[in-house]
Amino acid sequence: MDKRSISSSMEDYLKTIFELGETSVKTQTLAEELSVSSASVTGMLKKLSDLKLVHYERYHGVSLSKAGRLIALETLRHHRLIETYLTEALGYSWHEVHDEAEKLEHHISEDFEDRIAELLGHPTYDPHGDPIPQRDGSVPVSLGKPLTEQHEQETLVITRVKEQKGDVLKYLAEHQLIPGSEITLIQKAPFNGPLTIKTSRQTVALAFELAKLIEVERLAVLDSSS
Amino acid sequence: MDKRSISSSMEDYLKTIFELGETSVKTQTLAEELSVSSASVTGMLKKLSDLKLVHYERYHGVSLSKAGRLIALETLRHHRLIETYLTEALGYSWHEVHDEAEKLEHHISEDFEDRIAELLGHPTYDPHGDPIPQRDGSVPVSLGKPLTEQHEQETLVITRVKEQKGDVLKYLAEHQLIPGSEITLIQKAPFNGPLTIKTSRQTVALAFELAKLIEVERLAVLDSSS
DNA sequence: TAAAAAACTTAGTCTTGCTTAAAAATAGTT
DNA sequence: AACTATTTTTAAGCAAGACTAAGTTTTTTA
Ligand SMILES: [Mn+2]
Ligand SMILES: [Mn+2]
Ligand SMILES: [Mn+2]
Ligand SMILES: [Mn+2]
Repeated sequence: MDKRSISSSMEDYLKTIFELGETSVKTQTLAEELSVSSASVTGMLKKLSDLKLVHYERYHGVSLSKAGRLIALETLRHHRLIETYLTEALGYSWHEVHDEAEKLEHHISEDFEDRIAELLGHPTYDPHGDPIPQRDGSVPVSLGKPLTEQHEQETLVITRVKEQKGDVLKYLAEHQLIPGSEITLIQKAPFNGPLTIKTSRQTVALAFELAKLIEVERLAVLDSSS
Repeated sequence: MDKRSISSSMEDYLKTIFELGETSVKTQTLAEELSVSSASVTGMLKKLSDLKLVHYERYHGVSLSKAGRLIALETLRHHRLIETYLTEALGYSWHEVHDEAEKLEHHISEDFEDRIAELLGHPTYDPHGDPIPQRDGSVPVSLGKPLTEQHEQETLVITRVKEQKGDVLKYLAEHQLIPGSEITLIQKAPFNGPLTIKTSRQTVALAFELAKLIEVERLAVLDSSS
């Protein structure tokens, strides 16, 4: 319960479990995501379990407890608010914010959090379209669906880009593939092949795996609701 | 030499040695300032000495090496830029910034440092009047002298308040005793007794020890130089 | 100047978070 | 169902940075 006894490391574990897990998360998956050994993960899971922050059954994966979920959301809120702030207030590009936020998320005070949230007008989405958990623990909904699930010839708006790597994000931004951009899906090659997309400026081909990370909404839906 | 191998703890030790020491700093002084045991200090000094960041002679105190001084200045620059930024950009009061800066100073990137410095117009003093070390390692001069060394009836401008404690700073601010304020030294009680000061709004009595932490310049000097 | 006091260092532990290597459990395959 | 491959856990240990208790060195004082 005492927030002050949660280390940066624990926060990263809880946040990562949240991000990975609709359902229960496997040791190895966590290990890869956090770049530590499986043995390290097992050790940390035991500790988090003792603190009642996760439900952990040996050999069968983890999931977050109520208390653990709150800490995960709090950390994620810090991360995404910081990303938004760095972009809006300090002129960072969206591909530069992740690493800075990954460190700062553990070290800002609640006061700092409140101040930048206020200054940004209590934003609900970060520069990548990721929902920013709110102070009450609620998480804004994401209505978008992966670009790979859309039909050809559809005109779409990008709502979210689920990618962290700076170089990929930089590439996408150079081609206007950022939240808010309007695009048309020209062609989907069969057998999970590349997708051809028309942006306001040009036509781009995207690998299936990358396109899967881009979430979009149908333009018509947006228009009728506004 | 490799900045990446310097821990937060080391940065705090180096910064504190810099702040305490014109000359060599004693183990116990450091221990008190950092709120750790003397044994911990000895242990860390040995490590810093191995890394050539300090000159350390057993039983005879430490001082910074060239390399150690650079790290101390870098950390202090972070600290004071952050304090300034929190005040100017996020609306913090000057008594709230220290604790936040104490943590963040170790976790911001050089890019972040540059961006806030730029945004603030490359400031030379922080909200307390402390000089902000510059990127090239130079430190702006402080011309002020302690209030306790001034003559009665002198009209003065506060240039610096060398106090960290939030409650004291809050009190001082409530009485306009902040850098930039014009004051008159009405009376100095003998035997290091309290000082009576007139501000723009009222007359205040300050304990000698507190007044010693307030640095001022003579108003005439300021006028002639402007 | 020698004893007492104060300051400092050494020695031995603890905690946190990580590692590798070995053992155990689960999952997959014939 | 038994054997093998994979995953996970246990065991042992390292590095930081802190602590307490005990031993040294320096400083003070009588
Ligand atoms: Mn992190
Ligand atoms: Mn994001
Ligand atoms: Mn610090
Ligand atoms: Mn300051």
